[in-house]
Amino acid sequence: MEHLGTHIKINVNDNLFVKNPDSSDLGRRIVSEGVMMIDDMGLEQFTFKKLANRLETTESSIYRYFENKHKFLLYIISYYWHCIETLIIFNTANISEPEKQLEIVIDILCSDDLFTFDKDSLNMEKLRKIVISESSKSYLTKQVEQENKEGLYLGFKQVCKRVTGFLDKINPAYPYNKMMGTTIVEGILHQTFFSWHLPTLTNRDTGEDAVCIKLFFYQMAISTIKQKDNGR
Amino acid sequence: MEHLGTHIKINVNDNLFVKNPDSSDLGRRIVSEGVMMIDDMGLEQFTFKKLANRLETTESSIYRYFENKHKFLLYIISYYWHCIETLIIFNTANISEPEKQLEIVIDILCSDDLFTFDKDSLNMEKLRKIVISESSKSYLTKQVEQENKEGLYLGFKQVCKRVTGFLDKINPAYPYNKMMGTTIVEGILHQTFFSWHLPTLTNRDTGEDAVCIKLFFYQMAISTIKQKDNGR
DNA sequence: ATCAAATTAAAAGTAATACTATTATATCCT
DNA sequence: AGGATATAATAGTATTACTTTTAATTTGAT
Repeated sequence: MEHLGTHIKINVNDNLFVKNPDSSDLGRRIVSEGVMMIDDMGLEQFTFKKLANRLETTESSIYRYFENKHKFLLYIISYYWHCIETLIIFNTANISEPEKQLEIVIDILCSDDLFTFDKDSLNMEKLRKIVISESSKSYLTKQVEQENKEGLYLGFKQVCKRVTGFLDKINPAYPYNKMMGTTIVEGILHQTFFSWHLPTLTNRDTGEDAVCIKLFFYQMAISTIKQKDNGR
Repeated sequence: MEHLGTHIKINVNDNLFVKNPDSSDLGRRIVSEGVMMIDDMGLEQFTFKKLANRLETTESSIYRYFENKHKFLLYIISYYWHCIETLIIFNTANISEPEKQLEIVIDILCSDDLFTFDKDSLNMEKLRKIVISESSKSYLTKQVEQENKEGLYLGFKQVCKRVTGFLDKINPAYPYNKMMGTTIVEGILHQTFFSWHLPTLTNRDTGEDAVCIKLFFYQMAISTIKQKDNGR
């Protein structure tokens, strides 16, 4: 996976934090250590109290940055998707064939290679593990519609939109490119989770799971949207 | 959707409860009222205390039936999948063409019609809403592998297996039928959730969502697994 | 360099959650 | 009728998810 160096700045929606954690040392430590801890113990076991202890600070200091644990989750997930979108833009920019662009996106979504945006900051491998294991919880809540209005899911939605955009270039006549786009993005996450924890639900190649998941979704997308008469 | 009448008995894994809620009036009321409340207020707001108040009983009486809220969720979701499996078995039994069988399964998974297993008991429409909105949380936890070993996800896994079985009949040579099976089952749930709450992520037909989701997944499955050379 | 403003630390407090435990009463079974 | 089991009533605990207050420290603007 590409290294984009230290010069790329990822901006998430302002509504995701009380005070921008990127504006101070404590803020950045909250985010990076928070990612470690959620990956370690899972979202339900993670608390601001435990994080405060680890950072030798106090709960109330953390509450200065994030309204609550849920917003913290939304923040780091949003950050992840903005990174992914940046990678997509960079890696597909000079490609003319949309099939190739689709392949690159799927490749990015399946990749577990580390890629760094700001030196020493977030551990992207752990962040990806969190996204795979916890991100559904970010919108599976009674407040989805409110949070959607506030733009808290923009990162994810923009990535889905990019995928849908490539599909539209491959076959603008296929009527379900949005559903296909989200099915690819979400499906890759879920199949990856299954390959880790519930392998009887997936097919595994010998060796690396990513290869098989990649191929599956790429062929699925191409076969479906290029098929004459699909979508009636 | 078919009515299977009152004579069908759904059995879930014993590990999902402390005392079988089907064995007493209080137990059945816990389950049926619990379903109502989770649908109303969402899983996070739902507590055994609130349920006890509603039923004019006590928390400790509920703990006699279910170890905790998570196990309660697993129980009702498992119940749902066992119902779905029963419907699949009944409705595909006399069908010879596997394509038609696949269509029927997808139809069942997309249907929001009420179907009743035991009179006056569970509200299946609300249970389906819970499955769509909360079921991912049942396995997105640090204890997945342990709970899987205990058989707590069998209902879901058996439905996936049925779908995969039909795909295998359509094209036994396609190597990713398991992934396709779970992608269909999970994808239908997620796309339905999106159509309800995040509609910019889906395509909507005029009128009913189910029609479009049905068609999308059926065509996707058929196009992909019948395509020569897919899966290398 | 200084003063005000903002930030963090320290400490305490609250309401709710997710349980566990104890005892008493009612019901069911043989 | 006697013993087991189920439920009700009550109380209690540890933890979570915060909020509040005050004091000490840092920062930044003139």
